Amino acid sequence: MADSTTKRVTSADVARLAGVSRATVSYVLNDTPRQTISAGTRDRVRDAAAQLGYAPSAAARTLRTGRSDVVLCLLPDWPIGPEVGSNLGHLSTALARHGLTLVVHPGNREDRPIAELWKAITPAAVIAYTGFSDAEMAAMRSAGVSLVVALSRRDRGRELAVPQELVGRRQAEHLAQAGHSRLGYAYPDDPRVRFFAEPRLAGVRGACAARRLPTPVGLTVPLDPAAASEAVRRWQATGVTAVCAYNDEVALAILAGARRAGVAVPGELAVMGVDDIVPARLADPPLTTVTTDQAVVAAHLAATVVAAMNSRAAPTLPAADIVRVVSRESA
Amino acid sequence: MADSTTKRVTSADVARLAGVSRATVSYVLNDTPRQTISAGTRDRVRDAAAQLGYAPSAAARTLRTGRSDVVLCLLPDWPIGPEVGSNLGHLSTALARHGLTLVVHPGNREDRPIAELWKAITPAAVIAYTGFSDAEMAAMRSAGVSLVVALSRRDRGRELAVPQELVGRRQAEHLAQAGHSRLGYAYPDDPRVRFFAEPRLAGVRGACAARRLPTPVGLTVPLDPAAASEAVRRWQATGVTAVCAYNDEVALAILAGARRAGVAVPGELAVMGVDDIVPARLADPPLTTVTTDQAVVAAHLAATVVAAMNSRAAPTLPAADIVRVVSRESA
DNA sequence: CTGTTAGCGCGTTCAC
DNA sequence: GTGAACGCGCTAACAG
Repeated sequence: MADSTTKRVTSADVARLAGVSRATVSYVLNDTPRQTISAGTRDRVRDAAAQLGYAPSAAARTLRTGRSDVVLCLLPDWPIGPEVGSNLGHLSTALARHGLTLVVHPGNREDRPIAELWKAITPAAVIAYTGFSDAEMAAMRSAGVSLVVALSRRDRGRELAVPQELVGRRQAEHLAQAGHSRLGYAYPDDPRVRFFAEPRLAGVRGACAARRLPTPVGLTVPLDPAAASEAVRRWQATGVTAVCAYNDEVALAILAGARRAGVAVPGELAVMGVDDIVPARLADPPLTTVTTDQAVVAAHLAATVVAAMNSRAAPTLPAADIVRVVSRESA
Repeated sequence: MADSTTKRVTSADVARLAGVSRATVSYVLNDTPRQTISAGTRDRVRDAAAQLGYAPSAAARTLRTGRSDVVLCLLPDWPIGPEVGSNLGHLSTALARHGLTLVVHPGNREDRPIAELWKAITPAAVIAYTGFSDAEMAAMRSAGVSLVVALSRRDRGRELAVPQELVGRRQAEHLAQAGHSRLGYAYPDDPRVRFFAEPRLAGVRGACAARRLPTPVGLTVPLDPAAASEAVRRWQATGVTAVCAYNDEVALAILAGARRAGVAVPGELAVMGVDDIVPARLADPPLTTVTTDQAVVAAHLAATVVAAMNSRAAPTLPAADIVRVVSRESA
């Protein structure tokens, strides 16, 4: 059993207990290739390590190798929804399977220039929601960060944008199949999330074009019943019968706006969200929405990171059934 | 301007450029007390550092001092809401003001035993939503973690529970002032969040007792309209006219259940949530809820961490106006 | 006062 | 399988 009350256990302690040198401990514990070590010794070392509750110091390891096994995820400074939470959970699990530790930094960039952050942490990879400038990318690369990934459009090097277009496309397809031809698109009010909204709208547009439907009419919908009812009225005036919302919150706002405007959902206006947050299924009417299979995306992200660390090519995302429609009553 | 394309800049580089020794660089950059260094030299060093874009290696510094300036926050394995996100944002900002970096780890404890995590990271402090066992606490302490804080009830050493009772109390007070006397309490379905639910219920109970009202009748409310309507019926049968929900999602479920059961809100049943999530104000009727001033709590948490690192006494949380009722139509 | 020299902390890895 | 040097910043001891 591990002795919990002692000072930090170092590899020297393990070496002493196992009766070997520190080098040997390192070789055994890291399964170093082309170092032949007898099975007996290996066992003694491993036992000793277990007995002492040895965990190598990340600091020392990082110092020596110049690279830590930490993957840094920079959260955007705009309000994040609950999807992000589960997202990160999945990602953490997926990375852990590869021996990597996910660490998330929620700070606005104001707190501390992000440069300081990665110079300090020396992460193996950096994943960010927002894009980096080319200068930032270059700086990070040359500082030893093996992979820089942006989840938004602007990622130059590695392509990795979560299939946002796909999200929009699924929405439009669902609505088109239900017989709607004049679609609306509901933009979020916050300009900071345009990064995500744009590709989704592009997906909707693409689907419309493919089916020779008119271009969707986009409106910005604040998360406020009064303002939303105004948008609803304008859509009605344009002959729009169904709208794709940027996400569930915006969709909920439209529901509230429709209620206020006396417009029946889905009778007079069908509404679709994105994310399938809990309130979506509790809404009136229950909201039809679209979800992304987080586990698959997370696994892919993890695989991409691992590939980059070994400078191998990035895997391709199995785009198949990642985005699914959750059909309820609003559309 | 910083040269972005070079290999990592070390203190030796700065020393060379400034024409001093590495020790001097360290003294200057850390404002080491009882080391007097001429203004001129200080400037040269600082200029050199700025010019090179020098940022000390966290690894080396941690290795040497045995303690990093990272504060590790362990997320619970139960689904986290959006409040948590803003929570962490505030906390990060507050800690940054003290030169500390917040880092969040979302993994379920299954991924990787948490012991490995902090043995590896050597954080200055660990903040967790769930409690630790006494053994875990002891182990962390002796490994150099200066503060272990649990946001739930069980925190032995440092008292720091976010004022959950206060949340419940405010709910009950608001309802009582509105003339309700028979209150209900809506438990979340997920047993993992009982940690948070219990103290809130205790707050409700306390407020009721103080006003000689009957004990609130607690029911578990799944996040599902059908199940929720069943709960609503049972409350009605018991003469309950107002219910405090564990959080907004549960409250939304009650709203959906009431709709289904044909019970008018707030006419026949008043409902209050907690958190003021966006869907709350978009609900039908708009949800009356209770919010906590995250910025204040975050600042307090940060102050507590800093105090502990300097082994000073923890500050007391200004419990005054931290919890506020957001009055809308559901109660 | 001002600033330098030297060794530590801990895991990794090359040469013997 | 081992000895020893290395990576980088901190700080006690010490010299102008």
